Amino acid sequence: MPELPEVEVVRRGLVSWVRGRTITSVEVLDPRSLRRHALGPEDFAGNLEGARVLDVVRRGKFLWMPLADTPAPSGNGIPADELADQPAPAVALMAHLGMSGQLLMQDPGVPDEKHLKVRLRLSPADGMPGQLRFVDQRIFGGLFLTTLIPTDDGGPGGLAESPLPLIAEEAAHIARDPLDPWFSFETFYRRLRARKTGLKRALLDQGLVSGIGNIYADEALWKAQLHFARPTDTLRRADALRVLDAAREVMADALAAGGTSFDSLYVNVNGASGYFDRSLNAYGREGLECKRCAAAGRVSLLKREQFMNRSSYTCPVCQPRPRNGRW
DNA sequence: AACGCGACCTGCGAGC
DNA sequence: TGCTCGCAGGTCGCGT
Repeated sequence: MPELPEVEVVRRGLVSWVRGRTITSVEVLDPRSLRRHALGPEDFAGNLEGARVLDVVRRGKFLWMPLADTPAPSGNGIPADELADQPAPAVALMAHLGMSGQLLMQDPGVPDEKHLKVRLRLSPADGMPGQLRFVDQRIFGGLFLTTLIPTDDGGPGGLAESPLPLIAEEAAHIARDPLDPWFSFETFYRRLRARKTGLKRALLDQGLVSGIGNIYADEALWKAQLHFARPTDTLRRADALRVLDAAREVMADALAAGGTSFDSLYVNVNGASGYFDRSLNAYGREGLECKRCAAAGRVSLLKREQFMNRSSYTCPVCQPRPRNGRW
């Protein structure tokens, strides 16, 4: 489940099921899902078994679970003496869902999913499923252990139940997302103007603003009536604010709808799909009428074009292609 | 710094 | 029926 709203749906589900529970055993069915854990599956499992999940934190599309009681807090190749100076909790289980990753809570009796990659058994809890499963068809996502380091702005590392000014090391290069109260539009706008690139590329750059992927980039651009190739270095403040607000609104609406899913690949921790796909105005609507144009009494059909080697959907009438760098 | 491209993967539907 | 092709919500790292 890739973009911010889908990942947040997973985070919220996860919090209610795993917070405070202990990981009793780890089963790695496909080591490729641990590609980013440099020390390998044995180290991964050895460090997780016996650990207690303190929280579930999200920044952009990254999710992590700060841990207590890790038997040998080695992190991901970080020497133990370096960790000794860190405030506890210093170790976290990191997850990125990539294109097709799922985190599912399941009872032990439920047959393994076809693409089950990692199984975490959890300490028993009343009425709660006993397993947290990582399922991933395309294996672009993965799990790994990481260390927590202080944030550079003193704010919380991400959205959490008990926010701490710590961030998973591998997520530290990611900017805050538009739904984060600590997100700074001023910083975003200053850095945006300093770039010489197309607006959509900037929106997809997780180092500039995180959480936005191909769907919500197109939706935000449609809503703000801006073209994906609009140069960033001449973008007016009002335009930047409009597209950022649009991204915020569309992602908040998607979150309220449980996320966007076109198929069973994108589900919450209980396996249920969101329904925001019915509210999409641009993404996937090639050849269909632009709803805004229709409301204004004119007919315009959305078109699909390649941009950055992926599909982009625009209305040729209300999102005109820039001509000379200003428009 | 920016950009294009390939790599990493599996599966689905369309078209022949 | 089976084959190939293009496509899919993401990120990383390499060249130029």
